[in-house]
Amino acid sequence: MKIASFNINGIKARGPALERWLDSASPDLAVLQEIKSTDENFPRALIEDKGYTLETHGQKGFNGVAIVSKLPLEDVIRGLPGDESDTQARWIEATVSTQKGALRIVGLYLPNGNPVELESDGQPVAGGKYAYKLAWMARMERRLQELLALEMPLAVMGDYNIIPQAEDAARPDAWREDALFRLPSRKAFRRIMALGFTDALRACRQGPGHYTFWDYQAGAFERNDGIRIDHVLLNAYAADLLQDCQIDSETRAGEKPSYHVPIWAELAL
DNA sequence: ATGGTAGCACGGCTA
Repeated sequence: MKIASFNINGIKARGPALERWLDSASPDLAVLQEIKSTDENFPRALIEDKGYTLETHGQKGFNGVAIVSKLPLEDVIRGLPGDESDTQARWIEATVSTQKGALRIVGLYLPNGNPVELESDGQPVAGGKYAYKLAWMARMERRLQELLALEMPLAVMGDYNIIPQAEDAARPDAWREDALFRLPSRKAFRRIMALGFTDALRACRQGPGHYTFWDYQAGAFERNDGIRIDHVLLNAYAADLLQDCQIDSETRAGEKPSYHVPIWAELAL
């Protein structure tokens, strides 16, 4: 089973590019981020006419996540549990099954966190974007503990807005104080990894230079001035099934590309 | 320090 993640940055603008990628990569399942659409306005036919089923968790204008799948999606959960007051659409879960077994999938769009606003004592300003990012990651950690307790293969993938290590940025010094790379962000990510996850792309593609995002500005892609912020995390049951993975960098050179590119992993399932 | 680009939606926020 080929599972993938793609931050499409707007379904209304990305229809043709998304179709080209679905046709060429033919993932069995893909989680999408930044659909920037309500559920009602999502152009479902674009997906369903290819034989994919679709589950969306959208909102107007910003954020929004979805799952497209060739297999039926069961037990769908919309929204990261643990805070009823959070209205941002950044999390969706589902289960897919084959003859070989079942897989729980999480698709996530982790908060960016910029601008970083700090009190004089260095603590994030309450109510600010950076405080929201860290609180969201703590809530995510609690939800993942619940999912790990299911003792079944689990893939948690999406746009994490986290540069895990210096080798995951072309110019790490430019990101030192950024919400994507500053120490508290990386610590929160390491806490999640320490629950027992494998970073699939790092396992398959070791070493520097493997990026998933290039800014639209200043010719970042042409200069390969990128960062690796989209990730596929696998629990131990899923990591045992990992056969291959890749970053589909060529989509960034296509017509009207997203600023992110798709990533995928092949599981023996 | 600024401005560089893009999406949604048509003003200003988000990235």
